[in-house]
Amino acid sequence: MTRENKDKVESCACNIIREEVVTQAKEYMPQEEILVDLAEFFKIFGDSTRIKIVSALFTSEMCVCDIAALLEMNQSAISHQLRILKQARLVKYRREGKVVYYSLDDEHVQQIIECGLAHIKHK
Amino acid sequence: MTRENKDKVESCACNIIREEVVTQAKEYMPQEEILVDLAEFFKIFGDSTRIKIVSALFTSEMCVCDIAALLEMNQSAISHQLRILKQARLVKYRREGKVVYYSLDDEHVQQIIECGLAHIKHK
DNA sequence: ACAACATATGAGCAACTGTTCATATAATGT
DNA sequence: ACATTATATGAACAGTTGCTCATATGTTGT
Repeated sequence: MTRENKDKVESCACNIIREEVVTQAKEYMPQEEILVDLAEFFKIFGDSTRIKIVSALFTSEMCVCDIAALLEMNQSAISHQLRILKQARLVKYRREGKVVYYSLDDEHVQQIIECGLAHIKHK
Repeated sequence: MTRENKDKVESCACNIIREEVVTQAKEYMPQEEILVDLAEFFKIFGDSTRIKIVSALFTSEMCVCDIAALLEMNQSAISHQLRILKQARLVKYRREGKVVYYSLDDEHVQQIIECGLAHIKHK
């Protein structure tokens, strides 16, 4: 028995098997907050409605009604999702009278989508 | 009034404002199934525990216990998440006696994480 | 001021998700 | 065979999510 129980982390019932690997990983990992933000960011893309909206906006800016028609969903659902995309700063909007046009607001979005597509098509 | 009601899509109460934009987007968008798969793929990264696991595995392969200790979570939670990552083919494992070592199983993972990090740090 | 229309938003609900707990499975050493 | 240890897994539960419905807000034309 090479390790005492006092060394194990409270919330895990197991003993650490290779401590140097754990401490090394702890050192090199981005800090907690960044990883939480990162998950929060990917969560935005983790819904097919939002992916479709973003995907549609690659072609052109569009108003809420047009997106709703395109995706065959009701206006309210689209509006709710656009709010989430707006809060995440992935889309921006401009008002023209009664109509609100949405468009992409991030140079990384296309890159990330394509990155994801590369994975999908590969496996 | 330029458009008849019969042209509007059933599930949207609004009229289509710019039909050519809608049909063009419909044409250029990846097909439904691919976008659904893509959302499914990003959903995997949309959880901080899974992001942390993946991030930890960048440094080295690790066993379940070590990951649990590193993240200060219990073994069961990690095991459940590893199953999801395994099913998504993002991690692979090898058994060595009682211990199961997990490691990354996709060349795109690092690229996607870094893509996300670029966005996080920029805004 | 009012009707018409595009969009936004709160409440409610059904479905989904992530964790915990208890327990099962698998491998090892005695 | 049995105890020990590492991992996996099913059930249960709380929290979250995405949609719908009803309604509010904002803009335009009359």
